[in-house]
Amino acid sequence: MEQKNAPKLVIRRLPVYLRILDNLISNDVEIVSSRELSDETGFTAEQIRKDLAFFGAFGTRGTGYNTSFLREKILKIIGLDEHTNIVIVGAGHLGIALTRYNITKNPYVNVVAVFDVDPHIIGEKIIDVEVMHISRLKEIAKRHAVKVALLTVPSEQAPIAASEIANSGISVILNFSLSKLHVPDSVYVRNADLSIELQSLIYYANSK
Amino acid sequence: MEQKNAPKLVIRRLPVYLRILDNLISNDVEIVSSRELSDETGFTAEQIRKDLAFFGAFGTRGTGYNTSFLREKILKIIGLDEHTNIVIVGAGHLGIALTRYNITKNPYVNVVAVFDVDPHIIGEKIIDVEVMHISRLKEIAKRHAVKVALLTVPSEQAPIAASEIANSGISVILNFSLSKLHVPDSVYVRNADLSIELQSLIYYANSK
DNA sequence: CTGTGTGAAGGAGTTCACAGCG
DNA sequence: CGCTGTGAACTCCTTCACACAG
Repeated sequence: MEQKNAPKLVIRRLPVYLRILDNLISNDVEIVSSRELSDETGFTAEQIRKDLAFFGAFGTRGTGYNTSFLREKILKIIGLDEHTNIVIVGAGHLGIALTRYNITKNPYVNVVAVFDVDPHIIGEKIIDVEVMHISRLKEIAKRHAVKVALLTVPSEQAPIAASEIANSGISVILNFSLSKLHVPDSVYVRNADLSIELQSLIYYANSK
Repeated sequence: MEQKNAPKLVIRRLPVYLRILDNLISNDVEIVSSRELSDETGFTAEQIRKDLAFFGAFGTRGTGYNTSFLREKILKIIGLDEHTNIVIVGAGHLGIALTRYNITKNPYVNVVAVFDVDPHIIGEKIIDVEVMHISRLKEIAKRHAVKVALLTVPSEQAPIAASEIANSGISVILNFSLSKLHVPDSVYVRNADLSIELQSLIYYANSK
């Protein structure tokens, strides 16, 4: 399935297709064309066909794509076909929002636990996920083979939290803090800085 | 200053440079080289020079870039040199997190108000920003010349909220919900779907 | 005759190598 | 001599045009 390394931009679009397929399937739509996917996504139909064709021939000529079949294929490509265990480090508003969001809306990942240092919230539950002290991170990460951590602590605490994460064997961090994280090369960090998103958007708001 | 339309990817990197310059300036660093910016950002030094050179010659050969001068230039390019008024629609955990974050960490934007429909939270304050009923959106947007709205309501309510925003004269929406928003062409929508970010990341987590 | 799959062409963005200026 | 600024080469991605299968 996974051929030579796939184009990064294709990988970023696959979850968009997945989202739409989920919607179509829950509305009992069985077939979708690249043109319809184009209308939903804003990407061109050719691009969508190229993206999918990179991994194989998933469609039927003259007809379109079977929604359930395509969904299964995309799940397998991304690696969401078996549940991915994640943890969230930081039980502030953003951490809580992401926890609830992933529990209720993202069926492909499983939030194993939320970690913090504030004694007032340790032991609480976010829906059915327990908030634990950060000292238990390594134990939990090992037990549940956690691969990904979402880092939502205040920026000042991010470097310490990041080294705890790295030390727990987790290899991928999605960093919502402003800090640059210094971690071993074995850990892959992607920054998801929401104010950078907003600032780049303001450029376009002003050029109207 | 704003020449022909700038490459999108350059615009997305400018706020990253801005963040680093802010840090350097607060540490009284007056000069920075493209090599040092490269170390901080992970982008290549050539790329950084090209990005900046697109808008003009901001550096000094043999020396580097004056941090304050470069900061001013980037602010002007993005349009952050005068404060941008934004609103946040949806006072859930994500809305609160974004409000606090922008108030405390993003000095370039001004959160005018947060809107919701839940009577329990209307009238409350998030730091010093009032939560108001959505019916007041148009009035407030007009009064403060608001250009950008961050949409953080639950997905089911997003379409209605989006039309309220469009109707208030706001022309740019950063959409955190899962819904596809159907708004007039005059309104620019950018989706900031956090679970899509996470799902694409899982692809890389699995290819280790 | 419809809509996928795909080589070829085109365009956008990055890297290279070095000229140019302090 | 150091570091910026920049044409040229290159790589990556997108669009085009059409062959091909149902």
